[in-house]
Amino acid sequence: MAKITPRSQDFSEWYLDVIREADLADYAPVRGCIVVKPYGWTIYEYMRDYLDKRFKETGHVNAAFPLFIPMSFIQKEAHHVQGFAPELAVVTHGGGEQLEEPLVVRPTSETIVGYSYAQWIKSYRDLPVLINCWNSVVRWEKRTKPFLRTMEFYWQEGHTAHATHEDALAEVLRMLDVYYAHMREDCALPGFRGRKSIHERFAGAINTFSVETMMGDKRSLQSCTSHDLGQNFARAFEIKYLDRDNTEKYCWTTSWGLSWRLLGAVIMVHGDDQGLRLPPKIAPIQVVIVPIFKNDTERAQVFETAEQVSRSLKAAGLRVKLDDRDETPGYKFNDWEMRGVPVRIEIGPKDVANRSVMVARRDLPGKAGKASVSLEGLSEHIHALLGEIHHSLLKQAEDFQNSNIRECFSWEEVKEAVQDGWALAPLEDNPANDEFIREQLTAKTLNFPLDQAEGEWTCVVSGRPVRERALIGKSY
RNA sequence: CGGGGAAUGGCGCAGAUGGCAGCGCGCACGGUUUGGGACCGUGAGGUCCCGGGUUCAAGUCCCGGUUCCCCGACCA
Repeated sequence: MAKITPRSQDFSEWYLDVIREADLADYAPVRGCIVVKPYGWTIYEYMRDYLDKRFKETGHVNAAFPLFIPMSFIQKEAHHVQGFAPELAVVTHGGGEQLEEPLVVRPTSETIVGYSYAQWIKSYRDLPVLINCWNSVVRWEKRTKPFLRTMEFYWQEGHTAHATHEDALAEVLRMLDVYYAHMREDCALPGFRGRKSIHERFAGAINTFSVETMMGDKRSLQSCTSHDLGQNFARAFEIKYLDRDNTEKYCWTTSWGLSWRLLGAVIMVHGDDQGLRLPPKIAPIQVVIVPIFKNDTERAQVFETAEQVSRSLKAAGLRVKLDDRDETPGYKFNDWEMRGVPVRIEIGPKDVANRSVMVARRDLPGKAGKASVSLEGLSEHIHALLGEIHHSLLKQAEDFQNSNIRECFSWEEVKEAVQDGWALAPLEDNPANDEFIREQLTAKTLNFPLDQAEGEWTCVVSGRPVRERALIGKSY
């Protein structure tokens, strides 16, 4: 019997149980690191492939940069080194000898990319440079959790260089939208695009944007980031180009990243007491077929239909598994629900006789999600159903998110709202205010949503007049 | 890195006062079963987290360390 702690009882235990029982990942023998098992990695691969396609569609190409970065590179940008120093893994020895200059295991690649860009970019004709990298990075984290915060994590990091700040900023926002679309359309995850507060900015950026998503326990997960690096790294690494007017100018650079943390969001947003619920587009198995029979005669009949259904669904481009294991149907139902398979097809003697099958959808529990469907046009039906499940998951998540955010206009209201959700409140973007929020509420400024009504308010912390509101809540 | 909890078979756990390392699930084999986690029988599987110490004897007591979980500080 699988052991999944009820989500309402202990969210954290539930999360870890799901990861174990759904075969997503194991702990590694190294502190803070995980082994991603095939089922978990396959989900990540689908996420990666969808995202990669979107990068290509927006004109980006992939490349690879070294894992090792000379210590001096990290130190070239003042804020950057200050921000990352506490979490660097440093290689001091190689080949049995002490290194002359220590090498940092990349915590992110702005610096070593900057080095190359300085060589590659000579003229305005070389711009923009739009490159993405799929790699892993290492940050010496104090407190880790599978997928959400591991010492080594897989992600992509985009690095671009532009002639003007206007172009760079457009790129930063374009990629934020790419992430947003990926989350909604591929992962059925809602969220809020917004600008991070000055306090929460990436080390070395002049502006950071994020998508903040509400998890099932009402805490926020920063799902991705997109940074306007201004000319900070261009100056540090001499990334310059000769403009039309024959004068040398510094480039404007950007960087943006999304990690396997988003898989953690998929688990925490969609999962339920039965286990994982996967959005169809990233589900390794979209449809599982469970045959039901009492004897060899029935078995033969049922399998004939089941195999036929399997073939036709596969031909229709669906990822299908016919579960022919020697287990009871009930066991298989629970097993696949735990693994989050969006659609289950049950085929028994009655269905064979009726030339129909029972179709159960993972997003609706029990009988509510179960219906008899004719073999005629089954592929089309399932195809449409998967789309419906996607929208249903997105809607459930979005409704949950929206119903747990309160508009607040006073500190008292914020204080109360943050006990059990998020506050949307007028806030002055001042690190002192962020600090106050953290100390008083153990919550933080998530971001200043980009899509917000204009208005004039009074900051809930400082009391000064402000023109925008921030999302405030507890976060991962 | 501070405070709290934990570590015994793949998973979940039990092992007062030190005295043969156990249970449920899972796994293997055989049989009966199969429309919401079937059952019977047989069997395999253990450096009791690691290293020291006390003792005739340590899963159990003492010291040191590691890892995991929770709450903070720090972060994608």
